Amino acid sequence: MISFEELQIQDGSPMYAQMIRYIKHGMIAGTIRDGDELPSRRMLSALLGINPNTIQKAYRLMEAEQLIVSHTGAKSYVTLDEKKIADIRAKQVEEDATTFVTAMKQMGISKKEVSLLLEKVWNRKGER
Amino acid sequence: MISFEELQIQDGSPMYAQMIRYIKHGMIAGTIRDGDELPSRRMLSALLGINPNTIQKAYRLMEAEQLIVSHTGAKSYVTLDEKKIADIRAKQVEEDATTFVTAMKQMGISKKEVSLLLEKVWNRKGER
Amino acid sequence: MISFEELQIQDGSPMYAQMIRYIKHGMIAGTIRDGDELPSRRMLSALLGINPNTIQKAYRLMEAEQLIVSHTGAKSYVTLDEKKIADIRAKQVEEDATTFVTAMKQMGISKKEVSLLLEKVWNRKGER
Amino acid sequence: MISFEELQIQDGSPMYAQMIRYIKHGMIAGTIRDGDELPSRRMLSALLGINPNTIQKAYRLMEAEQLIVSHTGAKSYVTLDEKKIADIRAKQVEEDATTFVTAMKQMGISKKEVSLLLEKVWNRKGER
DNA sequence: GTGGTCTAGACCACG
DNA sequence: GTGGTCTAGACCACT
Repeated sequence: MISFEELQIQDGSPMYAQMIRYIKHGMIAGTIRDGDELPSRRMLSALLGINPNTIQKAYRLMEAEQLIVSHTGAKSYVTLDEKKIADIRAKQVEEDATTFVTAMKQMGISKKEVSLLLEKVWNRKGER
Repeated sequence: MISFEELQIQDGSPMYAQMIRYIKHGMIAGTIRDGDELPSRRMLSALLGINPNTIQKAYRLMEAEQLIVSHTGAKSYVTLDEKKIADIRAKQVEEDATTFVTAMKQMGISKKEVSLLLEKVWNRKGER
Repeated sequence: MISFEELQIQDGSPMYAQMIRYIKHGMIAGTIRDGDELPSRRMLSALLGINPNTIQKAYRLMEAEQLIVSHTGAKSYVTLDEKKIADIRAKQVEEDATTFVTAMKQMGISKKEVSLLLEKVWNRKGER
Repeated sequence: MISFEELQIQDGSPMYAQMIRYIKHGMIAGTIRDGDELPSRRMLSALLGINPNTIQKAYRLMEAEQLIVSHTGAKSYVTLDEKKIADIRAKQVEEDATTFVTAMKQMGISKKEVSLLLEKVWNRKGER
């Protein structure tokens, strides 16, 4: 069963989007795996203090992306395979990196400066 | 006169925000300088095919940030000094880097992998 | 004994409804006859991987329609006569045809086109 | 502007699904065309006596299918090209026909009988 | 108990 | 005015 303990709404983007992002990151990191059971809407709703409909929306969107399956009256499950994970990961990572690099370039920041910057920021939040 | 030719709507963020980001990046890169003249709202509106109110909003916000000055009936001008530029730059860069690093860490991607990734993406879009 | 081998979940309609439809079609086609024995609920459940309650519901509804009879602790049997079959058949056929024709008309498809279409689809799945 | 006058909820399927089906049929029939403007959620809501959220859901799903486009603050528009229409039509028609033929075959009804049946049903509801 | 639909209505962001 | 998000809560169908 997936735990949502670390999920905490922060930025301005919609909560359902943050939930999806959170799940996707877990899938990429390998903490969420194929066949995992998702908490029911009601349970999550109570747990996170979020309206069931909002949860429902997130689940529906993930189902549309074929990341999870759910059938009326039965629990919802994660449905992943190697390819799907690789796809998500590649897309997500690619997107993030491109956005970052584009921004840096637009500001006229050198590759070297970026390296130093990342080194600094990375360490500040705890080594991995 | 600032040119907006390279501005093209892409991500899902609001257009006025994209406009401001674009201008800020130019200021940091030095392509937009103190005293530069801004295109009139209605010209930009026609040029970019964006609602005049949206342009107006972007200008108003930049005015609030004291990046530009505009007087009713007259043109708008960029108003910058060394300190202001440094401030914007520091804030912007810091923010971008933190966002990027946080995302990478959430996905369990190593510092080394990030380096390789950036190297690849950076070169793909032309060296600086 | 009725075989459920060909039954495979497809459309979005509930499983119990699909089961009933399948049985009815068999009755009309004559492959399911008066007095035939139905598999036990638990056998079917295991065989089809469907929740026993769902099977139970289908059986209950068919019993209500007087298509089958079942006594506690005993097997269930099909109970049909000429009239019942004719009734089911007329109703079912009528309904299917009306649904189909209505859809075709809404899409502005001509009677001729429908004929050609049916000819094609009919042959694709083996002549009868 | 698309008119929803003829739309009237009937069968048991969800209203948002019926709305989508209605629109799709219009697209296939050619009464709804590329560039057509869709009524706003609020207007349709008032017009049909349906909750705005339900309309919203239908619109969102159609946007996901890339049948319409909508941007915050602006109206929604139909976005179609020849290929998309052909795809929808083919898929829809194919599906309906296959369902119908499969049902007929399962009931052991001959091709000839089906022809007669369709002839009868088609004429009953007004010639086209 | 679980998912799915729908209503009623508020609030925000955008154009 | 328009789309988008969210809450609160009811009701139904399915397992």
